[in-house]
Amino acid sequence: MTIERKTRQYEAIRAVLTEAKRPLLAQEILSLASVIVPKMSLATVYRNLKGLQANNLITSVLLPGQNPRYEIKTHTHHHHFQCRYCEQVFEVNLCPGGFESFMPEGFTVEDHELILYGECKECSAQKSEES
Amino acid sequence: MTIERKTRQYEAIRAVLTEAKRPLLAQEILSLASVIVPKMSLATVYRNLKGLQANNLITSVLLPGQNPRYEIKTHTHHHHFQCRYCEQVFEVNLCPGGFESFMPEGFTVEDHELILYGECKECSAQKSEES
DNA sequence: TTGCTAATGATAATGCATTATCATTAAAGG
DNA sequence: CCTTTAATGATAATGCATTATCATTAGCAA
Repeated sequence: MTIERKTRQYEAIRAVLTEAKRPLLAQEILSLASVIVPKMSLATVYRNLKGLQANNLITSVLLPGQNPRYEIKTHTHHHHFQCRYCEQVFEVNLCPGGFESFMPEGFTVEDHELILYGECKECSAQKSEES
Repeated sequence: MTIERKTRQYEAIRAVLTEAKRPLLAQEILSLASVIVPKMSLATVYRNLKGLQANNLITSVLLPGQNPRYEIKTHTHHHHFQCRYCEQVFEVNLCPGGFESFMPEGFTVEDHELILYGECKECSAQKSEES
Protein backbone atom coordinates (compact mmCIF):
# COMPACT_ATOMS: atom_id res chain seq x y z
CA MET A 1 0.00 0.00 0.00
CA THR A 2 2.57 2.57 1.07
CA ILE A 3 5.45 3.09 -1.34
CA GLU A 4 8.79 1.92 0.10
CA ARG A 5 11.07 1.87 -2.92
CA LYS A 6 11.72 4.56 -5.47
CA THR A 7 11.35 2.63 -8.69
CA ARG A 8 11.86 4.03 -12.17
CA GLN A 9 8.13 3.62 -12.74
CA TYR A 10 7.26 5.57 -9.60
CA GLU A 11 9.61 8.40 -10.53
CA ALA A 12 8.30 8.49 -14.09
CA ILE A 13 4.68 8.72 -12.95
CA ARG A 14 5.54 11.45 -10.46
CA ALA A 15 7.52 13.38 -13.09
CA VAL A 16 4.70 13.14 -15.60
CA LEU A 17 2.17 14.50 -13.12
CA THR A 18 4.52 17.25 -11.99
CA GLU A 19 5.34 18.42 -15.49
CA ALA A 20 1.82 18.18 -16.90
CA LYS A 21 0.57 20.95 -14.60
CA ARG A 22 -2.95 19.71 -15.27
CA PRO A 23 -5.01 16.71 -14.13
CA LEU A 24 -4.38 13.54 -16.12
CA LEU A 25 -6.37 10.36 -16.69
CA ALA A 26 -4.81 7.02 -15.70
CA GLN A 27 -4.51 6.23 -19.40
CA GLU A 28 -2.79 9.54 -20.14
CA ILE A 29 -0.35 8.92 -17.31
CA LEU A 30 0.40 5.51 -18.79
CA SER A 31 1.05 6.98 -22.24
CA LEU A 32 3.28 9.75 -20.98
CA ALA A 33 5.18 7.63 -18.46
CA SER A 34 5.71 4.90 -21.03
CA VAL A 35 7.93 7.31 -22.95
CA ILE A 36 10.25 7.37 -19.93
CA VAL A 37 9.88 3.72 -18.92
CA PRO A 38 8.78 1.55 -21.85
CA LYS A 39 6.43 -1.40 -21.33
CA MET A 40 4.95 0.10 -18.19
CA SER A 41 1.74 -1.62 -17.15
CA LEU A 42 -1.55 0.10 -16.44
CA ALA A 43 -1.68 -1.84 -13.17
CA THR A 44 1.54 -0.13 -12.13
CA VAL A 45 -0.02 3.24 -12.84
CA TYR A 46 -2.99 2.45 -10.61
CA ARG A 47 -0.75 1.04 -7.89
CA ASN A 48 1.43 4.12 -7.82
CA LEU A 49 -1.53 6.48 -7.97
CA LYS A 50 -2.88 4.75 -4.88
CA GLY A 51 0.48 5.09 -3.17
CA LEU A 52 0.88 8.74 -4.11
CA GLN A 53 -2.60 9.42 -2.81
CA ALA A 54 -1.85 7.62 0.46
CA ASN A 55 1.23 9.83 0.81
CA ASN A 56 -0.87 12.92 0.13
CA LEU A 57 1.18 13.90 -2.91
CA ILE A 58 -1.69 13.86 -5.40
CA THR A 59 -5.45 14.32 -5.42
CA SER A 60 -8.10 13.04 -7.77
CA VAL A 61 -10.11 15.44 -9.88
CA LEU A 62 -13.60 14.25 -10.68
CA LEU A 63 -15.60 15.76 -13.52
CA PRO A 64 -19.24 14.72 -13.92
CA GLY A 65 -19.60 11.54 -15.95
CA GLN A 66 -15.88 11.14 -16.55
CA ASN A 67 -13.10 8.95 -15.23
CA PRO A 68 -10.96 10.34 -12.44
CA ARG A 69 -7.98 12.51 -13.25
CA TYR A 70 -5.00 13.02 -10.97
CA GLU A 71 -2.97 16.10 -10.16
CA ILE A 72 -0.14 17.07 -7.83
CA LYS A 73 -1.66 18.31 -4.59
CA THR A 74 -1.53 22.05 -4.00
CA HIS A 75 -2.80 23.97 -1.04
CA THR A 76 -4.42 26.65 -3.14
CA HIS A 77 -8.17 26.57 -3.67
CA HIS A 78 -8.87 26.21 -7.37
CA HIS A 79 -11.32 24.92 -9.94
CA HIS A 80 -11.13 23.42 -13.41
CA PHE A 81 -11.79 24.24 -17.04
CA GLN A 82 -12.30 21.53 -19.62
CA CYS A 83 -11.87 22.09 -23.34
CA ARG A 84 -14.79 20.53 -25.21
CA TYR A 85 -12.62 19.73 -28.18
CA CYS A 86 -9.37 18.23 -26.89
CA GLU A 87 -10.98 17.31 -23.54
CA GLN A 88 -7.93 18.47 -21.61
CA VAL A 89 -8.53 19.90 -18.16
CA PHE A 90 -6.84 23.05 -16.90
CA GLU A 91 -6.61 24.74 -13.53
CA VAL A 92 -8.61 27.87 -12.79
CA ASN A 93 -7.31 29.96 -9.95
CA LEU A 94 -10.22 32.33 -9.52
CA CYS A 95 -13.37 31.68 -7.52
CA PRO A 96 -16.49 33.80 -7.14
CA GLY A 97 -17.21 32.54 -3.61
CA GLY A 98 -20.11 33.78 -1.50
CA PHE A 99 -22.28 30.76 -2.18
CA GLU A 100 -23.69 30.70 1.36
CA SER A 101 -26.34 33.21 0.32
CA PHE A 102 -27.49 30.96 -2.53
CA MET A 103 -29.37 28.55 -0.30
CA PRO A 104 -32.57 29.11 1.64
CA GLU A 105 -32.76 29.32 5.44
CA GLY A 106 -31.69 26.10 7.16
CA PHE A 107 -29.19 24.99 4.55
CA THR A 108 -25.45 25.28 5.17
CA VAL A 109 -22.96 25.48 2.32
CA GLU A 110 -19.70 23.82 3.35
CA ASP A 111 -17.96 23.32 0.03
CA HIS A 112 -18.42 23.81 -3.70
CA GLU A 113 -17.21 22.68 -7.07
CA LEU A 114 -17.06 24.85 -10.17
CA ILE A 115 -16.30 23.51 -13.62
CA LEU A 116 -16.01 25.66 -16.70
CA TYR A 117 -16.37 24.25 -20.21
CA GLY A 118 -15.27 25.84 -23.45
CA GLU A 119 -12.48 26.06 -25.95
CA CYS A 120 -8.85 26.14 -24.95
CA LYS A 121 -6.22 28.40 -26.46
CA GLU A 122 -4.62 25.66 -28.51
CA CYS A 123 -7.86 24.39 -30.06
CA SER A 124 -8.91 27.96 -30.78
CA ALA A 125 -5.62 28.61 -32.59
CA GLN A 126 -5.95 25.43 -34.64
CA LYS A 127 -9.32 26.53 -35.96
CA SER A 128 -7.89 29.86 -37.11
CA GLU A 129 -5.15 28.10 -39.05
CA GLU A 130 -7.63 25.95 -40.92
CA SER A 131 -9.38 28.92 -42.54
CA MET B 1 -37.19 3.45 -28.17
CA THR B 2 -39.91 6.09 -28.35
CA ILE B 3 -42.78 5.59 -25.95
CA GLU B 4 -46.03 4.74 -27.72
CA ARG B 5 -48.24 3.54 -24.93
CA LYS B 6 -49.05 5.18 -21.63
CA THR B 7 -48.50 2.32 -19.22
CA ARG B 8 -49.09 2.44 -15.47
CA GLN B 9 -45.31 2.12 -15.04
CA TYR B 10 -44.62 5.06 -17.33
CA GLU B 11 -47.15 7.25 -15.55
CA ALA B 12 -45.79 6.25 -12.14
CA ILE B 13 -42.21 7.09 -13.09
CA ARG B 14 -43.28 10.42 -14.55
CA ALA B 15 -45.35 11.24 -11.47
CA VAL B 16 -42.49 10.36 -9.14
CA LEU B 17 -40.09 12.64 -11.01
CA THR B 18 -42.63 15.44 -11.17
CA GLU B 19 -43.48 15.31 -7.48
CA ALA B 20 -39.95 14.86 -6.21
CA LYS B 21 -38.91 18.31 -7.44
CA ARG B 22 -35.30 17.17 -7.18
CA PRO B 23 -33.05 14.87 -9.22
CA LEU B 24 -33.45 11.16 -8.43
CA LEU B 25 -31.24 8.14 -8.93
CA ALA B 26 -32.58 5.23 -10.99
CA GLN B 27 -32.78 3.21 -7.77
CA GLU B 28 -34.70 5.98 -5.99
CA ILE B 29 -37.14 6.17 -8.88
CA LEU B 30 -37.64 2.41 -8.64
CA SER B 31 -38.31 2.60 -4.89
CA LEU B 32 -40.76 5.48 -5.19
CA ALA B 33 -42.56 4.19 -8.29
CA SER B 34 -42.86 0.71 -6.78
CA VAL B 35 -45.21 2.19 -4.20
CA ILE B 36 -47.59 3.10 -7.03
CA VAL B 37 -46.96 0.02 -9.20
CA PRO B 38 -45.70 -2.92 -7.14
CA LYS B 39 -43.15 -5.35 -8.61
CA MET B 40 -41.82 -2.79 -11.05
CA SER B 41 -38.53 -3.83 -12.57
CA LEU B 42 -35.36 -1.76 -12.64
CA ALA B 43 -35.16 -2.49 -16.37
CA THR B 44 -38.51 -0.75 -16.79
CA VAL B 45 -37.16 2.29 -14.99
CA TYR B 46 -34.18 2.50 -17.33
CA ARG B 47 -36.36 1.92 -20.38
CA ASN B 48 -38.75 4.70 -19.45
CA LEU B 49 -35.94 7.07 -18.50
CA LYS B 50 -34.53 6.57 -21.97
CA GLY B 51 -37.93 7.22 -23.51
CA LEU B 52 -38.55 10.32 -21.40
CA GLN B 53 -35.15 11.62 -22.35
CA ALA B 54 -35.82 10.97 -26.05
CA ASN B 55 -39.03 12.97 -25.66
CA ASN B 56 -37.13 15.79 -23.97
CA LEU B 57 -39.21 15.55 -20.81
CA ILE B 58 -36.31 14.88 -18.46
CA THR B 59 -32.59 15.56 -18.24
CA SER B 60 -29.82 13.77 -16.43
CA VAL B 61 -27.96 15.45 -13.61
CA LEU B 62 -24.38 14.31 -13.22
CA LEU B 63 -22.44 14.92 -10.02
CA PRO B 64 -18.73 14.07 -9.94
CA GLY B 65 -18.14 10.43 -9.08
CA GLN B 66 -21.81 9.59 -8.70
CA ASN B 67 -24.44 7.77 -10.69
CA PRO B 68 -26.71 9.87 -12.89
CA ARG B 69 -29.82 11.42 -11.43
CA TYR B 70 -32.87 12.45 -13.44
CA GLU B 71 -35.11 15.49 -13.21
CA ILE B 72 -38.03 16.98 -15.11
CA LYS B 73 -36.64 19.33 -17.72
CA THR B 74 -37.04 23.04 -17.04
CA HIS B 75 -35.94 25.91 -19.17
CA THR B 76 -34.46 27.84 -16.29
CA HIS B 77 -30.72 27.84 -15.78
CA HIS B 78 -29.94 26.32 -12.41
CA HIS B 79 -27.36 24.43 -10.39
CA HIS B 80 -27.42 21.86 -7.61
CA PHE B 81 -26.78 21.44 -3.91
CA GLN B 82 -26.04 18.07 -2.38
CA CYS B 83 -26.47 17.33 1.30
CA ARG B 84 -23.43 15.43 2.56
CA TYR B 85 -25.50 13.54 5.09
CA CYS B 86 -28.66 12.34 3.33
CA GLU B 87 -27.03 12.70 -0.10
CA GLN B 88 -30.16 14.24 -1.57
CA VAL B 89 -29.72 16.77 -4.34
CA PHE B 90 -31.64 20.04 -4.50
CA GLU B 91 -32.03 22.74 -7.11
CA VAL B 92 -30.27 26.07 -6.73
CA ASN B 93 -31.74 28.90 -8.74
CA LEU B 94 -28.99 31.45 -8.33
CA CYS B 95 -25.83 31.73 -10.39
CA PRO B 96 -22.89 34.08 -9.99
CA GLY B 97 -22.09 34.11 -13.74
CA GLY B 98 -19.32 36.18 -15.27
CA PHE B 99 -16.94 33.27 -15.62
CA GLU B 100 -15.56 34.48 -18.96
CA SER B 101 -13.08 36.67 -17.12
CA PHE B 102 -11.75 33.66 -15.16
CA MET B 103 -9.72 32.28 -18.04
CA PRO B 104 -6.58 33.71 -19.64
CA GLU B 105 -6.47 35.18 -23.14
CA GLY B 106 -7.33 32.67 -25.87
CA PHE B 107 -9.72 30.57 -23.80
CA THR B 108 -13.47 30.79 -24.34
CA VAL B 109 -15.96 29.84 -21.63
CA GLU B 110 -19.10 28.40 -23.18
CA ASP B 111 -20.76 26.70 -20.24
CA HIS B 112 -20.29 25.95 -16.57
CA GLU B 113 -21.37 23.69 -13.77
CA LEU B 114 -21.64 24.69 -10.13
CA ILE B 115 -22.27 22.22 -7.34
CA LEU B 116 -22.68 23.19 -3.70
CA TYR B 117 -22.17 20.73 -0.88
CA GLY B 118 -23.31 21.03 2.69
CA GLU B 119 -26.09 20.23 5.09
CA CYS B 120 -29.74 20.40 4.14
CA LYS B 121 -32.51 21.82 6.29
CA GLU B 122 -33.89 18.45 7.29
CA CYS B 123 -30.54 16.96 8.37
CA SER B 124 -29.74 20.14 10.26
CA ALA B 125 -33.04 19.93 12.14
CA GLN B 126 -32.48 16.27 13.01
CA LYS B 127 -29.19 17.10 14.65
CA SER B 128 -30.80 19.76 16.82
CA GLU B 129 -33.44 17.28 18.03
CA GLU B 130 -30.81 14.78 19.14
CA SER B 131 -29.24 17.16 21.65
C1' DT C 1 27.80 -8.90 -4.79
C1' DT C 2 24.24 -11.18 -2.51
C1' DG C 3 19.79 -11.82 -0.43
C1' DC C 4 15.43 -10.27 0.75
C1' DT C 5 11.22 -8.83 -0.71
C1' DA C 6 8.69 -4.83 -2.60
C1' DA C 7 7.31 -3.71 -7.09
C1' DT C 8 6.38 -4.90 -11.76
C1' DG C 9 4.16 -6.86 -16.12
C1' DA C 10 0.71 -9.45 -18.02
C1' DT C 11 -3.61 -10.69 -17.58
C1' DA C 12 -7.50 -12.77 -15.26
C1' DA C 13 -11.05 -11.51 -12.02
C1' DT C 14 -14.21 -8.27 -9.91
C1' DG C 15 -17.81 -4.88 -9.20
C1' DC C 16 -21.39 -2.58 -10.79
C1' DA C 17 -24.38 0.25 -13.63
C1' DT C 18 -26.75 -0.34 -17.71
C1' DT C 19 -28.56 -3.11 -21.65
C1' DA C 20 -30.27 -7.23 -24.04
C1' DT C 21 -33.17 -11.27 -24.14
C1' DC C 22 -37.43 -13.52 -24.18
C1' DA C 23 -41.63 -15.40 -22.57
C1' DT C 24 -45.67 -13.09 -20.77
C1' DT C 25 -48.80 -9.18 -20.02
C1' DA C 26 -51.64 -5.48 -21.09
C1' DA C 27 -52.48 -0.89 -23.90
C1' DA C 28 -55.55 0.64 -27.29
C1' DG C 29 -57.74 0.70 -31.95
C1' DG C 30 -61.42 -1.60 -34.40
C1' DC D 1 -64.54 -8.33 -26.79
C1' DC D 2 -60.64 -9.44 -29.94
C1' DT D 3 -56.23 -8.74 -31.89
C1' DT D 4 -52.01 -6.75 -32.39
C1' DT D 5 -47.81 -5.72 -30.63
C1' DA D 6 -45.51 -2.43 -27.43
C1' DA D 7 -44.10 -2.84 -22.82
C1' DT D 8 -43.02 -5.46 -18.79
C1' DG D 9 -40.58 -8.61 -15.33
C1' DA D 10 -36.93 -11.43 -14.38
C1' DT D 11 -32.56 -12.15 -15.19
C1' DA D 12 -28.56 -13.03 -18.03
C1' DA D 13 -25.14 -10.51 -20.63
C1' DT D 14 -22.26 -6.52 -21.49
C1' DG D 15 -18.88 -2.90 -21.00
C1' DC D 16 -15.46 -0.98 -18.67
C1' DA D 17 -12.63 0.88 -15.00
C1' DT D 18 -10.23 -0.86 -11.34
C1' DT D 19 -8.17 -4.65 -8.54
C1' DA D 20 -6.16 -9.21 -7.65
C1' DT D 21 -3.00 -12.85 -8.85
C1' DC D 22 1.43 -14.65 -9.48
C1' DA D 23 5.72 -15.60 -11.59
C1' DT D 24 9.57 -12.54 -12.48
C1' DT D 25 12.40 -8.38 -11.81
C1' DA D 26 14.98 -5.06 -9.52
C1' DG D 27 15.57 -1.64 -5.26
C1' DC D 28 18.53 -1.40 -1.59
C1' DA D 29 20.60 -2.73 2.91
C1' DA D 30 24.21 -5.52 4.52
